[in-house]
Amino acid sequence: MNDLRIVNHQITLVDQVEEKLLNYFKSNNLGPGDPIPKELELATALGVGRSVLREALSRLRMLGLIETRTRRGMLLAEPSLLRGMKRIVEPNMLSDKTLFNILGFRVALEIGMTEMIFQNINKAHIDDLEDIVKRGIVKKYSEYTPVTEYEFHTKLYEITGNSTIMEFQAIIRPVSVFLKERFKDYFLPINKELARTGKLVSHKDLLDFLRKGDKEGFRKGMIDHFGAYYTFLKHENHSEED
Amino acid sequence: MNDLRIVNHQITLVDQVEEKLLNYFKSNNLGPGDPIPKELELATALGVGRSVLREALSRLRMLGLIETRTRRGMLLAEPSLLRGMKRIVEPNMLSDKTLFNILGFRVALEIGMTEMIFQNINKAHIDDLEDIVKRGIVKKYSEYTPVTEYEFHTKLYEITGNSTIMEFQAIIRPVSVFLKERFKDYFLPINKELARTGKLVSHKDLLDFLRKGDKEGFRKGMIDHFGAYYTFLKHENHSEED
DNA sequence: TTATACGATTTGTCTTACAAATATAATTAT
DNA sequence: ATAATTATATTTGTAAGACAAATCGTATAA
Repeated sequence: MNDLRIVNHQITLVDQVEEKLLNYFKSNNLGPGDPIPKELELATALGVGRSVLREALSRLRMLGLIETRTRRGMLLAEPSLLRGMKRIVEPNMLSDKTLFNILGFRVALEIGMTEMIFQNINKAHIDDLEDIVKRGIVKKYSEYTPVTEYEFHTKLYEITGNSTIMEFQAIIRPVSVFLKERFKDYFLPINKELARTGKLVSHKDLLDFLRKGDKEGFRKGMIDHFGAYYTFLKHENHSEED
Repeated sequence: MNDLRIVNHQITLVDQVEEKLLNYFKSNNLGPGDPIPKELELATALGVGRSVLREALSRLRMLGLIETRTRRGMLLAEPSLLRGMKRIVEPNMLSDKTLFNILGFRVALEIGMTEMIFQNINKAHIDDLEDIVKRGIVKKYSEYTPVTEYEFHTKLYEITGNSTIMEFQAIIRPVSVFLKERFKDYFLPINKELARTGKLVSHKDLLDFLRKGDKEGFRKGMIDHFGAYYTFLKHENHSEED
């Protein structure tokens, strides 16, 4: 029955119990708000000790799938999609490959948001962006202050009205910041050159597209705005294939 | 020192220990491959029992952050970004709002991938897509067989060369499938009408853009290909605001 | 009937115990 | 003396028991 033991990298009882719990919820069509049996019942039903059962429950509790109030027992709840991810997005912990992947992910997502942005944008959004851009124009070259850089892009995410996307960007943001700093010798010269030749797409330029309702201009502008990232990722991917 | 107790929704010792462990790894600059102290040391250092410590470790083990081999102790490992998410993307468990958000996320991402696709695409990719498209043209109207529908889009993700994006799409795919089925009364008529008036962008059309190297055509095609989703999401968001 | 107090139940935490696995030390054989 | 084997110790995985804290329900008293 239990020939899982063969596997080398040690599938523990806790792993199995966790999976069985998920299957149990699924096959019984349990969803947010539904109560689940108490610990002792679950433990005996699954034939494991309370400690093992609790370790498995603890995992699901971390994901927000289970809520528990003392004495009243446990309830299923709507889990947080990204709570697990949030804990581990730590540049130190992730390989370069993963960091590059995340950066690529972010760029694709942000450019792909264009349709949604133009579907939802209104005057208040424009005003907010205008304020951010004004406060950002202090440094000479291509660089904004990190805070307005952050605010501008966050606002764009906000305009989509998609809270999952917003949460996602907040989590992966440190990766962009980290890579930009770590590879500044790569990015700074490129952006300076773009600024010198007038090809750099600034936040102000992007805002102008939004104001004019020029969707294609905005999309193109965003792609150019991320130009340095594209060439960076292309280069890094190739250098990894060697 | 520990005034966390004030919070209502019960922050347990396990929650605190989990966070302390993450902080410990971070502040000691520990990363994949580094060994960490044994359970008893950690437990006494944190002033908690082994059971609490183990519940916290179990969570991090689930995310792949910690690997452990009996007797040899525990090592840090590169965590899986999306392993936590994978367990909970279950349409039953998620609210409609979250499901819609995920669908919007997917659409934005897939359209935003255009640049990357055109950066990486080669003859072999085109051939693969051609094969998929050929096998898909069996039904009349706008509908492909689900399997080729899946294969085509998966191939697009694959062309990006970004394994994080690929993993992500594999996880959230059930949501699109689920919504398409659940709201088929909405989607089918729209697609039929588009097909009737010749405005439906098929996989074959998209492939043609790829073959011709027509990036803007492809991007536009993708947007149209997802047209029904956009109007659906727009409609659903508005109806929620009431 | 309402308010208080008591008891029962369930989760949170700690402790102890033991099995399984394996690294290290000790012992034996060549 | 070196290699092979055995024994020992250590560490994680699992189980079980105990108790505190919280709270729900009930019983008792005003």
